[in-house]
Amino acid sequence: MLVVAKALIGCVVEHDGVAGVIVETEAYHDSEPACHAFVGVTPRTATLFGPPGRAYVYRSYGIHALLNAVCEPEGVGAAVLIRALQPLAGISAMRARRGVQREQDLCSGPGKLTQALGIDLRENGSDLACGPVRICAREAAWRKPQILASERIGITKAVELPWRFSVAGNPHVSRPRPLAVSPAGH
DNA sequence: CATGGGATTGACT
DNA sequence: GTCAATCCCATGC
Repeated sequence: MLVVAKALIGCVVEHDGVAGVIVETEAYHDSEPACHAFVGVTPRTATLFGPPGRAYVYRSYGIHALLNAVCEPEGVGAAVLIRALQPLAGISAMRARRGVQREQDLCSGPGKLTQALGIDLRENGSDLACGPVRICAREAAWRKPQILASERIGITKAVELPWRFSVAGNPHVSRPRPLAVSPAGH
């Protein structure tokens, strides 16, 4: 799962003709209390315990839809949260949906990028290889991104785990910028 | 059935 | 820096 979180950096997320390159992720696993799957299998977490390669989309704070990629075999509740994208295609559509102009404000947060791509809860459980939301392999220019590991943000439990991964110095990474940072390899 | 708590964002002091 | 918006779902009676 940590390998997937790092491997997704540089991959392309596409929905409805709008796309961006992943520049920030966070990993979650049912063995630690910050993960929704920590409580076991419920109607909400069924997607997390299902087959890998699906989308787990849920509503956060009653307002935002957050996109995850389910990983690990069926029966294990684990996923990678997509936290930020560098806009790649359909940027005018992103601006229209987001209501802001600056490119670095379009997808620099997990709630922002789902709004920019038009992703909502209906995509929960869909196949990321061939569904409405697709994640494709890295492009040549993103073969070896410099990845930093830091602590996850916005959570109250298991805050010490360095399971947030981001592209060093990339302006599309969400706030707050990574603090206690260490290299995470490729 | 009632309650409480978020893997956030944007506006405001 | 503080704070409210808003809804899904897990939990407990």
